Amino acid sequence: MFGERVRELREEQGLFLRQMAAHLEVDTAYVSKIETGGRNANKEQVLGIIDFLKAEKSELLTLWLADKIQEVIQGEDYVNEALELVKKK
Amino acid sequence: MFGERVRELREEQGLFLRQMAAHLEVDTAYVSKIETGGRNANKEQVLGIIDFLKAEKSELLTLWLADKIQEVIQGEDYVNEALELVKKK
DNA sequence: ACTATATTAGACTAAACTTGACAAGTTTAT
DNA sequence: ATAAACTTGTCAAGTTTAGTCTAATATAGT
Repeated sequence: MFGERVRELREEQGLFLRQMAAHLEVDTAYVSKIETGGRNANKEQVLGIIDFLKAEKSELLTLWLADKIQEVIQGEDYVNEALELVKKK
Repeated sequence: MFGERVRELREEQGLFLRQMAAHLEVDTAYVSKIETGGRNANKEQVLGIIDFLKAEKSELLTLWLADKIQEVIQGEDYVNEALELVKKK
């Protein structure tokens, strides 16, 4: 979810992984993995990406967090119940 | 959440940590930590606890999963948005 | 107060997982 | 065909986690 959207935004603006990688000060391969879902960006990197893409903070942070939640509920039972419960709190 | 409820259920039945630990084949100290929230039970252990306490599968699994979700959203922004999004999917 | 049993906190360690780089390979566009 | 963009696999170093051990604290009965 997060990675796909980042790619969309990046390509819309004709920017290269190489450039984004430089901005984040990591390897190009690494940024590629973030976009394709093979790695999770940490929060600092997410903020760097938002900055680099001049994207909506709320959009990308929401997607990023949603991915992390997905990861923990992945394949579990009682997901709806748990989500309800969490929202209540 | 999960741990507290386990403790309640265990004490209602007059059972000891020692016994639960034996049932799960782990150290007593470890089970204590699970109940007080200092450690996370893995799924196998949760099932063992449910079995030991003759508890409702749905109740404890829901609480356990809710705790894990809590942990990832802990201190983040856009939690509601992310939860919404996840629920939709 | 003394003893016994239950629970907790801390330190520790082996194993599991993660991070990020590098090198080699593939795709795309010209 | 070649250059640039991207992807994939693998690895060393670093970090986290799981669970044990020991020692401390609490609780209850005598």
